[in-house]
Amino acid sequence: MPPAPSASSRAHDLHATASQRLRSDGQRYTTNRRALVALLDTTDHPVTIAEVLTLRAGLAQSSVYRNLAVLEQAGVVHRVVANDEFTRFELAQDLTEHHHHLICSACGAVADFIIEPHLEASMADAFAPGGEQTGFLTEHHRLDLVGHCADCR
Amino acid sequence: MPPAPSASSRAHDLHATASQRLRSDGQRYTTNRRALVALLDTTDHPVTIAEVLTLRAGLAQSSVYRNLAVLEQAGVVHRVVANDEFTRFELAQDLTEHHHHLICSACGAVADFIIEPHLEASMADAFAPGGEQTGFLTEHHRLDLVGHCADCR
DNA sequence: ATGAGTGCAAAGGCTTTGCATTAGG
DNA sequence: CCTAATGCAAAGCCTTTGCACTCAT
Repeated sequence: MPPAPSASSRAHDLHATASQRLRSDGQRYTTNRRALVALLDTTDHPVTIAEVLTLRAGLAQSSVYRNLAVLEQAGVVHRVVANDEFTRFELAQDLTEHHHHLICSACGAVADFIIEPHLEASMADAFAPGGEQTGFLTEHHRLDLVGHCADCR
Repeated sequence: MPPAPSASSRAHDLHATASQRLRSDGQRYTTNRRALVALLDTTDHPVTIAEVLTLRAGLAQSSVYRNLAVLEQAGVVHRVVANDEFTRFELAQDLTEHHHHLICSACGAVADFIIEPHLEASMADAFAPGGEQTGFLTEHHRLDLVGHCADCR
């Protein structure tokens, strides 16, 4: 495995990639969209719309919804569905690192975590064929652990 | 592994268990609640509220929401979060068979499926310790495959 | 100049709640 | 009997949409 890129080079790649994917989708990489991508790059967990509005006061709520939808369509961000009523967003996993989620069933908090590579590989092997048997074409898998976070134990 | 129980004995166990869990929670096993459990026992996928109202016309919408919440609290049913805006419910997996979900990213459909026992075991082994490292207490894991169903391929 | 993007406000749609009535134990 | 459960309707809340204005190309 190559060493992790530095923060600055990763940020450069990130915005360059985001811009490119939006262009391919006929969309512009505007100031607001860049701000959203930059924000998602700073967090270690998927963020809710409310968090976005708090962390980046000044963004219009409707623009946040619309831009996250555009970014999702372009494959830059990914919609995360947890246990509560709030939709969360994170950077697409091919822009970060493939990971999974710890979901607190008490407070709804979501944190990222990574599993051992060999288990990840086992799952990758097992799932594609499993899906095909039923006429289902697998795009990706979603593995979450549901339990209680440190604050709610 | 013991042979699967017959449908009738399983139904008996199911309702007896449901009743018992509700009692433990200070709740009654009413006609409507029994109807919900019976309905969930007939499906091979988690059902939305809309499906419940269609399949069991006559149940009041608010009662369905309230009773599913009560049944969830008592550990009889389980809330399933997929990719769309609809909440789905299924029987708790200790009343059925541990399984996973195929989620169609196009139409939102959810189907049940089962993975190989050895992989299931690998995951069970890997997850509990992985969670503890971060102060997270794992209750259960959630593994879904997201892709396109036969109708949407 | 010209269409995409933005912000504000209003509308939508799933879900929850209030309250009077009914039924379970 | 007496409390919990039910049904209907209204309210809540996250999310989406309409529309006029602004900005980038």
